[in-house]
Amino acid sequence: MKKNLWFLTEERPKKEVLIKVLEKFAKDYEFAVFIDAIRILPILENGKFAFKYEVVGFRCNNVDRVYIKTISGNSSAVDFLIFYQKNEPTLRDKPIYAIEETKTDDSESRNTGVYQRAIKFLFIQTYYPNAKKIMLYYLRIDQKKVATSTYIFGTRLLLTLGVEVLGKKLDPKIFKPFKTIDEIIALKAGMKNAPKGNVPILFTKLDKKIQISGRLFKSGGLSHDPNIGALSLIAAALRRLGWKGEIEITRHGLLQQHVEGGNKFIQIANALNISLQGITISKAVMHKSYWKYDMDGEKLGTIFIHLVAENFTEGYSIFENHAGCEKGYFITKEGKPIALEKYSDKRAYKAGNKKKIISIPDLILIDFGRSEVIDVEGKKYKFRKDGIKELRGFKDIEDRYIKKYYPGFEIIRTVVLFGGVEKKIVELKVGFLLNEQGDLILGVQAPELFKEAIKNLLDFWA
DNA sequence: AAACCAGTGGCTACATATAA
DNA sequence: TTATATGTAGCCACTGGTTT
Repeated sequence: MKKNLWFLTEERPKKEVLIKVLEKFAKDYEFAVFIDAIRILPILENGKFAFKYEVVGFRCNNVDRVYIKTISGNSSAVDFLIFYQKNEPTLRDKPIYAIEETKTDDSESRNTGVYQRAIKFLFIQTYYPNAKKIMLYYLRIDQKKVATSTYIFGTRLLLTLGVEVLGKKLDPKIFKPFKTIDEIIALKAGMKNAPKGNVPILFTKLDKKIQISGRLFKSGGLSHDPNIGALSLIAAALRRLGWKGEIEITRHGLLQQHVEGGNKFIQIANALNISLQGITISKAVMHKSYWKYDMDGEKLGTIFIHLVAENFTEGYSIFENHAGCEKGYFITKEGKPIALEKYSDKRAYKAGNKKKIISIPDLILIDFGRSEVIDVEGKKYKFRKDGIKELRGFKDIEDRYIKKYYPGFEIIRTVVLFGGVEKKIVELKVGFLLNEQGDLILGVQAPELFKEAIKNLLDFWA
């Protein structure tokens, strides 16, 4: 009986990522795989979306089908969980891969390129210790020629925990797991000092205690993401290399009242037995389950329309921001990605004029045939009025980018909704609704691209 | 100029408080 | 009782100031 591959993800599945993972899977399992042109098809049952996508356009004798489903994590969860089994994964099943993806190279940010999300691999370790942990770089810029010390330090810590790095070329002579605790301490001690006024990450090794200095306080609480990642990563590596004594964080900047919540760092501190100088850490337990199928988020709607448009019409996305904070690029006619400015007038914004920020849609689609650009704002059904209101704010991005790079195109603004049980749309500004039963509902004034996409999808399954 | 760490920004989800 | 407002946690990426 052939098995299926299941991609469970919090984001929009990207073809480039799917291909990388398929190749990695084939290599690890020594399967032959032939990848043609990947296509992602929403699966319909009785004309309704089954909240499941199928990936086609490749061949592998050991894989029957490849499915994608949208999930959301309960704690600090990785971006993709991959299962290799016949049936749809449940919480009792074990993934073969846990993959965290980033677009950040260390030339852009040391903090986010390596430290910030390391904690995710510590969480996955406690839930699924046998899943292969992968840090996947999906760089849109050239990789930095010479790696920074911080990047080398952080990556070697990840390697020490058994994390594999994909999508980057790493010199195996430099990037290797640490073998001893002293090696970790020595490498950090040899790095450049932190600027004055900052709290440096430094080790003090005593007989029965290793102290690590590092700031954890940020904006009123324990929320300094990069250092939460860095310090828990270091502690995990020390434990992995056999340190049984105390691990104490110093100069963290926290007061007792800041640690009462049991946030992700406190959970990991419990699991790894980390202490905070001068503070008692409360008992905190991790969430019972690592993930759940997402049947709630607005992204279900925008991801659906995005994939239908791209796979069933000639249209495609020139900008996307499904996750709200994901790094987004605007794609020009020539296919060149450009980073968007955040403010129309930065000085005025910093001075307090919050209107000077450039509002961005969740998705921008291009319809070359009809010379239309479609700004899409995604919302949950019950918040549809907010979505309609937000459509008014897209003048800046249209003036600065769309009109400049796509002159002569008509710009359409529309709202895409997910949720509810309604079977019709009243509001003219709503172009498409995917309700929670999987009904596909077009608005009266839906963009032609939407109509074409849904028609082709229905025809495909008819 | 490169590289260090701190801080900011914008979004969602969720829990709780307050108003209708 | 229900709808709306508010606050916190979390997510991911980028910017800023300072030192080397």
